[in-house]
Amino acid sequence: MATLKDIADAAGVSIGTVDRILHNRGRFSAATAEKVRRLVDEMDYTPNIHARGLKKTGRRSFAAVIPDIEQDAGYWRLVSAGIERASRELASFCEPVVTFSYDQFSTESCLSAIAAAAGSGADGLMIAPVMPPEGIEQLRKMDIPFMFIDTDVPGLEKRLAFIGQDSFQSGILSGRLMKMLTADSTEEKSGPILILEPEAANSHLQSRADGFVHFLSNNKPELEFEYLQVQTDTEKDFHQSLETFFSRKKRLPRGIFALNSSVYFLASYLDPAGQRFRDIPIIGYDLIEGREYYIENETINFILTQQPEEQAYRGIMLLYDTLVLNRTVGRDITVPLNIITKENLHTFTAGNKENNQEFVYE
Amino acid sequence: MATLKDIADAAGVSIGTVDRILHNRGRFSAATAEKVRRLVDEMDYTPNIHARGLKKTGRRSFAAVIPDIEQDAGYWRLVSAGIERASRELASFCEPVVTFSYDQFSTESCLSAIAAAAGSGADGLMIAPVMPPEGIEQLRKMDIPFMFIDTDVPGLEKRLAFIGQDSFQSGILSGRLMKMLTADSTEEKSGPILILEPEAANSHLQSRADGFVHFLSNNKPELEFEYLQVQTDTEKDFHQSLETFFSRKKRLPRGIFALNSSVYFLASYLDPAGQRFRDIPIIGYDLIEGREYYIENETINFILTQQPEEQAYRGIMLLYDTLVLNRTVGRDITVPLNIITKENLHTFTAGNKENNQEFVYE
DNA sequence: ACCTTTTGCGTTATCGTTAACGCAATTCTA
DNA sequence: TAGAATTGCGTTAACGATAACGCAAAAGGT
Repeated sequence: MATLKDIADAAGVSIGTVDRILHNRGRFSAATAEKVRRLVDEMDYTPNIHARGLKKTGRRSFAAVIPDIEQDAGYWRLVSAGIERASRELASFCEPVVTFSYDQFSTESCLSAIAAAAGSGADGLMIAPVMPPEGIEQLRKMDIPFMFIDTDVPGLEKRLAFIGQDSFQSGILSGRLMKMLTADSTEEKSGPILILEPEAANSHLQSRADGFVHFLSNNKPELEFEYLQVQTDTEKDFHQSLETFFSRKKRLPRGIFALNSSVYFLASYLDPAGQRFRDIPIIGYDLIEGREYYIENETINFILTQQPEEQAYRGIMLLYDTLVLNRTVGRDITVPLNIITKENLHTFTAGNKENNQEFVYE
Repeated sequence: MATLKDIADAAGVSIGTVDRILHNRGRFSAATAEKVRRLVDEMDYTPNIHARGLKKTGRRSFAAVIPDIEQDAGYWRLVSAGIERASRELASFCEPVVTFSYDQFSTESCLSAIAAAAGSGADGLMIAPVMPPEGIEQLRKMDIPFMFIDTDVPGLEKRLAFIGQDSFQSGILSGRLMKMLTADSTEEKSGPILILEPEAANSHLQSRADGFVHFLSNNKPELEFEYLQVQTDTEKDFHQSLETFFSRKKRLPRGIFALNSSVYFLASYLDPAGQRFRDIPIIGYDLIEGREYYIENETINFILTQQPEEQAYRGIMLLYDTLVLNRTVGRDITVPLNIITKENLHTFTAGNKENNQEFVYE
């Protein structure tokens, strides 16, 4: 590998000059610059990441802004785990990542968390914004760079990237799976497809629902849909919402689509009820630790997920790559939409063990 | 973050001593050792990965042993791409990874490729072994560490890890999907499930078939199975095999399961034929660049994949982590079994853009 | 013509870890 | 007990990139 010194020798100048040229910090002649840049190209020079990282050790710090860890049935706990993992891995060369959490049902809370994070001295922010348009102005005024996970806010100058999923498309995918699950027309099942809408659903969840309905109305027009607003604050509230609903209904739904991880609350309601709800196809979102049981016993047929742990991990790593190592990062990563069912469940949960890396000395 | 110097100061010794103790390379007293180790624990010392990497720059080299890049309809090309990506990323601190390829239908060829790789001066090997039991002895005698991808050979002293999928389980998953795809019993479809077996199928592919049949005979006992041996050397040979088969048959198969990426050859045979083969559910393996068309137009209903590019990338990185950075790595990573269908296809292919990272200078 | 900037470049200390080297003090050997 | 070997430790030069600093020579200003 060519080093700065190799380039310098080849160009007949010192490493200081080469460095100044590559970083464009003045004090060099156009002629030398041209020669150096040509040599950098020819000799295929790539900065040594370790040398760069070493020099910049311990000077940067990042902060994350996400909803409260208890909200969304544990979804944000996974995000938090990803942040933790990245933080540990970067421990040698960054301050620990500080997380600012907020109440996802309050725009004000979100904005003040962002303000707090921005004022914390961090060099970069990872934000999961549940952000109505009015909030944008505050972001526009911020002077530190940030990236978004989960939900995007495009068109901001300091925005580095977005890592998230295509919500509408994920709804479409759910629709496809639901079509398959309801293909069995031997039994007489005529109920509607039930869509469980968390209260205060964000545009995200709305897109999922839209994609779902869009696919099915095009591909299985005979289906009817019914929306049910549910309380997702606690498991008990959620069960209450369902109890009310099912006690009024004579017809069982033909299938149920839960827009987020509240699908596990649904499962914990239906599963103990036994025979009555057996065979209702259920599709929902997110793999929550400790809730795998309901996938294993097929109460839940399909879970879709964007691997939030991984997503958050990569968000922090992106900040590091961009701000510390000065890599340019391809913007707007669309994360894979994973389909999880009983048979591949364990390949998504067991894999986490791989990260139990420890340093050894020799 | 605590550094070696912090530990040394706290212990009242020099960094040289601390280093010798942590690396266990003699010349220290038991008392000092105990004190230092206690302090390392207390002060939560973690070696700075960049400093370590910098010091060890450019000394290690790795080699990969995989089947010929043209075999398996492009599968190994993906593996190769993953190796390349890792190699690029490690360029600052390792020699470029050298790949030794072999003919997957010849054990001898495989063993001699391994021998060549082992003799190439590499410090570690990543091997994709298509390896009958007799070959194992040669591996046992090797004196450099190695890891396996794709297929495992357990019980060897120098074996560092295995990264691959659970083949049987992936067959089970295929079975589940096939059950769903054949749930629609309105039309009279009574043909058997056709399983396409590549000639010289390894134990890997056999397990997939076994899992598939296992699931379906338990969960849909009325299904019949029919195995068809196919030539997978070239697309033309493959089409020939199919032509012979279909010209003899009056009944169309109820579904087709291809054990590997030859599913695309199947698709290129069936798709132009138009109406006749429409609506036969097809499940196969691996996402091959340039062949996505057949998933998009739903000739192929489901593709399963273990993301071979990612798998190979992580294999090389594992060698680096283990042998250069002295991290211990959790053994035997089971990679996620991804289910790909028209609706999430693009999230698996577009994601590669994210890796177009380039260095910038300031 | 003299003084001040600016330009163009080289030199150097630094980041934390590694491992070779050196040097006493102690222990062992003949 | 002299000489050799071993033990316990400190010192130091890398690894490559970065950026502060210094210093000539050239350009600009009066």
